[in-house]
Amino acid sequence: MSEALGIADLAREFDVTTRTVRFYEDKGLLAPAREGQRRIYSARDRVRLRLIMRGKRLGLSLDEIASLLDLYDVDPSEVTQLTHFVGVIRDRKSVLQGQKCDIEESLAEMDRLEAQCVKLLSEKQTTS
DNA sequence: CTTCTGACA
DNA sequence: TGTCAGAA
Repeated sequence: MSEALGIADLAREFDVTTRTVRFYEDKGLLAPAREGQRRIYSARDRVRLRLIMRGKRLGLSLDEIASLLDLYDVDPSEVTQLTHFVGVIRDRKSVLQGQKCDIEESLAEMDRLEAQCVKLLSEKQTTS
């Protein structure tokens, strides 16, 4: 009858420290109920933390996750939420595409430099 | 012993 | 995000 989850339980459940849980709260991502000073986490808070973790895995910023979470409450139809999410995903994909492009350029240049160095090296060895 | 807030050699 | 302090 006293299944009120404390911050330690929640932290353990998601493999994060209690500091992290409070940090997310400061950022506005979580708003647990209070029993005096103690934070009490409901099933709904756990769902939110689950979404936060997923967002982190996708590389979203805490601000992006926060706006997503806000929409989740404000819009029951979830239309606004999903629309926004699509936008966030596109932005994320855009930066990833950009980084991929940069990496490919670096790799290509390094291939050229490597070949050049190896060639120079072989010349010096055959000459001396 | 656990949680809370605030601060940072 | 870690960590440490002082209080509850």
